[in-house]
Amino acid sequence: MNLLFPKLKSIERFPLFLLRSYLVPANLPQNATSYSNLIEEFTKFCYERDLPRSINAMKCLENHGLMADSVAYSELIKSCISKKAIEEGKLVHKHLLSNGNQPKSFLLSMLVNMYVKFNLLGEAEKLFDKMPERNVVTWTTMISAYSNAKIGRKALEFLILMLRDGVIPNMYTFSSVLRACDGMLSLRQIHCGLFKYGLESDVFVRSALIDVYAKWGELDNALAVFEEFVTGDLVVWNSIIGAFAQNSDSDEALNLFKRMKRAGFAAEQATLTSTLRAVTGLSLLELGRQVHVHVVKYDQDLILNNALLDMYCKCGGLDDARLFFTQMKERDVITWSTMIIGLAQNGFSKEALSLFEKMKQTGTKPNYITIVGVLFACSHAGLLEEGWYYFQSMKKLFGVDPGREHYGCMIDLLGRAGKLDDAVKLLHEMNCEPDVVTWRTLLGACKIHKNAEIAIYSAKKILKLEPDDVGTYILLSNIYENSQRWEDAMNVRKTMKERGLRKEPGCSWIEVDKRIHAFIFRDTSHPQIDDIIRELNRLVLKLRGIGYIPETNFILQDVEGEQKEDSLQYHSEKLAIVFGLMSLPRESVIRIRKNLRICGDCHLFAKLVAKTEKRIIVIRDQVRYHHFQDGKCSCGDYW
DNA sequence: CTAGGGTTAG
Repeated sequence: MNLLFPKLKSIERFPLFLLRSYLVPANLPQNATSYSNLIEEFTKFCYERDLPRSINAMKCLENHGLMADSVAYSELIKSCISKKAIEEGKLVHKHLLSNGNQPKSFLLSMLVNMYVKFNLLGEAEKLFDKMPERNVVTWTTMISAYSNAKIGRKALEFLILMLRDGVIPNMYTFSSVLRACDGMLSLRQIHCGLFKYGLESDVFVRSALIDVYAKWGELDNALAVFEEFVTGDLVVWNSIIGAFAQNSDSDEALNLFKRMKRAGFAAEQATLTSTLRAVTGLSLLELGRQVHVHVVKYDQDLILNNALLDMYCKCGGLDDARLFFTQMKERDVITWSTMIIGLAQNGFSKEALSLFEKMKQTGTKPNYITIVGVLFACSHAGLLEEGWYYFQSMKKLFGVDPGREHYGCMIDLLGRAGKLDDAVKLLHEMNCEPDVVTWRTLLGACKIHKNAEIAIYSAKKILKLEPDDVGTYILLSNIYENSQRWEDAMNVRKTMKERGLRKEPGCSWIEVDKRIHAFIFRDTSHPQIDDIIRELNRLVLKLRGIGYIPETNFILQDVEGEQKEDSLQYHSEKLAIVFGLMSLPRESVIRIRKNLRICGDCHLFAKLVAKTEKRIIVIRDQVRYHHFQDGKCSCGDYW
């Protein structure tokens, strides 16, 4: 009887009752009383996702030249993928091709996908090339693989090959290939393709489109895609909110968040994470606390908790941040890095470094960004020796090559110590091209140590890279004027005029009673502006009594370029400080956020106010934090 | 069988 089936390679879809009656038990493995039982066993194990037993049974099948139904194999492949069982997956592949079998094409597609999930792109490609027929799923699997592996060129190439093959792309194809776009040209072409195939309203496609436009900084286009249809999908909302939050348009991100809630959607993890980022960008501590209430529901979400921790760090709520950090049940590199950087930026460098030691003890491996934070802490505290130690041994200790940001910290550290020549030397030794931020760091050191020559040198480099940087033009022209190089100064002003550049007005804001009060230089629209100015004048008079002299000559410091004493007096941060004094209870901290760098005079003013009025003032300017307390600032007068 | 959103940086 066994001879009836000697050449039978595949018994899929063969009625089992027939097998039962014809098969003769021979050489049977354990746990199976006949071939049919063996196949049934195998199938059962596959459906139960019992990987070890399935593989054993599969080996028995192979020994007997038998095959089961394709559906069983698809379950088996899924098991291998979910358990990341690479060796077992390869065995399944071998089994499916054993005895010259030609598996169903969907099984081959699944195998391709399996190799992709195992990060064995080469294997996937080999199998893909050998396939007798490729459908949209097979092509999409490969395209998605290349997109994920950030080999965008290959993904786009495969889309073209697929179209040439006459295969019609679907929404899966598009949402994969969109992420592979390498610029506006390919993105626009793909976007057109969406209309051609009538896929422009698919929510997966739309969220991918929004993300990609946002990635290339095209927020208008991202918003246009978003507004095209009324959105009933939370992920699309999350995409558009994230788009603005990640591109530092926090205002718009918060507006969209409000719109989403009004439209009746409940914020969940990704929504809240983006919203917190927007809140952080605007330094709105009280609003952040309100968001915290919603986060409690997802207190096991690490990403969200990290965003919340960062919010407390960057909004001046450092005590809240410390408390929250100690209470966190789970911490990853980002958690530690966020806290280290938060401490360092707020002027607690020693604490940041000891936290770094603690982090190493817990076995969390520091990454590139952690070390930026550590070096930043060193530079902030003037720890020249420690900084050099970490900088020189980071490769050996943590396996991280020093990058632009690490050099930046070291240039800052040397610059702060007055070793400007060493800083320049290090800048030229960098293993990568210095960027604007690197040059600005050097320029910052020049401002403190009043080195006009290197300042001009770095300013020119900055303007070459960023020809619209108003602050640097003004600074450069001020330096020239101060050195009586009138013609050079005039040329700088002329260039500015030609480029149509105007100084961005200084703007400071403060949260009082859940409202944000913004003060813009020379703007008098605040309802209490008269009271504020009266109080400010009174305060200046009082401070003059104890020796305050408005500093009018910040040639190298005042990037706003205001030289006159009366203009200085009404800088936006001064108005915000006075308003804070007037409207916040005595015990509360005055937290202010400014769009530009704080000027030297306002810095001095804040220190003295903190002393005479016995208040803590925290000002976060464009890049740095200033905690004013008892006549001193956490930045140590270096910024 | 193939596709979507979130966290740390000088």
